[in-house]
Amino acid sequence: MDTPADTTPLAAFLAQVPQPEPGRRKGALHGSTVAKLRNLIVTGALAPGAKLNERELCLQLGVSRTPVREAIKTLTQDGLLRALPNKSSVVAELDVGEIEALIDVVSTIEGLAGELAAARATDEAVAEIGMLHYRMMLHHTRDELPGYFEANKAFHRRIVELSGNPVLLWIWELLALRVDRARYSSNLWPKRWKMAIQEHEQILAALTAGDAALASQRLREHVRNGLSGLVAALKDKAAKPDGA
Amino acid sequence: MDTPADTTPLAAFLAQVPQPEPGRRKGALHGSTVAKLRNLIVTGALAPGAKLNERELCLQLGVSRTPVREAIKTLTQDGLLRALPNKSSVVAELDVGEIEALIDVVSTIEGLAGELAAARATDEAVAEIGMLHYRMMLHHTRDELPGYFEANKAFHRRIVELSGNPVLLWIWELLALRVDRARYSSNLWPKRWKMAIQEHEQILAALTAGDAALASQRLREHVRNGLSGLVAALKDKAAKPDGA
DNA sequence: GTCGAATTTCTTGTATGCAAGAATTTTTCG
DNA sequence: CGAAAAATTCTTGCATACAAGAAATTCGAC
Repeated sequence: MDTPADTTPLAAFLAQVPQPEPGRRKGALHGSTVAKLRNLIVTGALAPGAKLNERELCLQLGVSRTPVREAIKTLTQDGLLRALPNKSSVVAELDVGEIEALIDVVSTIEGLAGELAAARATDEAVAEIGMLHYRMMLHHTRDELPGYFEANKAFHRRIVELSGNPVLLWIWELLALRVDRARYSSNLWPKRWKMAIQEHEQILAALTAGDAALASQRLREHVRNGLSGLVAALKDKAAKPDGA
Repeated sequence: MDTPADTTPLAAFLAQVPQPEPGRRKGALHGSTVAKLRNLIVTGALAPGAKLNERELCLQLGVSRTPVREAIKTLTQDGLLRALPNKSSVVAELDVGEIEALIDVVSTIEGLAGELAAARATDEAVAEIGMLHYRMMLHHTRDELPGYFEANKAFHRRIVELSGNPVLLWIWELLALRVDRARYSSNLWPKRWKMAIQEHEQILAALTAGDAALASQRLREHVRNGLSGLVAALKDKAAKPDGA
């Protein structure tokens, strides 16, 4: 009855870390600490609701409290942590309601990105995005989940970048953090992969044609489909706590 | 609730010197420091490009470096400051190109807010927003700029809140920071006031009717108009540095 | 034995100390 | 006198010390 998934959650990841890299330069601790802690949260190594003991994190990450506290503040602002006055910060619960809220916002943001990107798409830019698409397909055929994840994200990110709107990119990055967390949480639904790839092709076609309205609409729907599936998976998971 | 009598002699001695607000509680320094510093930046008291000396800010705000540094980090994340490694952070330049980028994003975000809000608008909620509208008109007739500002912002904010989407509200708050800064920078153009009030009335009507599409469109255009005017004013200001 | 209060321990919030890198000034050489 | 180099000063980045508040534990009363 014991879950075999309990083997290497936190300890394994942290085992790599405690030694601060020898050739370390001065201004690098804050950024790297944020990145490490963020990864712990996004990947779920630090479970939702978990209390963060600063001293413990100092030992585990091999730094003093100052960068740890800064990282906690940063991630709190990003919505990954919740701060309680004079008490330990906790990893934000990933509320299904909030992920549903994400659907409207992310689909709208990416829809706007698609609209702007289509209007600015050069052959070179489209080719680059196409490359990311095929990289994703490659990972799909090989059943390589992490690579698929990464390529998928890069595909979307590149479109937002192509929009040429730095504010849009900034917002998208913030939202992507939450989306990623939700993705990791629901062990994803490989059966959606094929559909996602088809939708990406459609998006690519709209970008190639420079059809802003179409690109916008297809991106909106693609995001909506993906996140809706995600929400469904999470609800399913909530209904029956132990899968299979 | 809290007794101002500090029994520890050392604490009492220290309490006299920098004069922190009398009823100071423990976890309040970070928040208030962020708020103060943010105000200095948004209102332009700290000019774009200005270098921030931490020690100086400590004296000015009456706190130690820790909360100041945290505030700097926070505001850097919000995009109000730029951090340079091992050098003083500087107040972010408010690039007109970036404000133009804001137009598309904010109008889209508020358009979405209007769409969702219209679908959820109760009589009570609409009445409350209407009240904010009339408060704004009142300030308009009295030529009270700060009050007008505040009421205008409250009007928009309430609509976003009414959307019932917490993610949307979060994003909106981030964007509003930059919009406010731009507004303060260009000493605004009171001749747009009348138009803004008319547009608010139209928006209010659409919300009252529960017409999501209309509310969305009107909010989008209202925001676009306002920010476009802002950009024009800033460009104008840039052209002739000392306005008569 | 259980509930509750007091004390101890632990944890966070804030201030300060110390070192590395940048800015500035002084000094020295052409 | 000018310019480059060296030393001084200043500023940030990180670590740590100390106090206020929360949690945990012990002790006592019923």
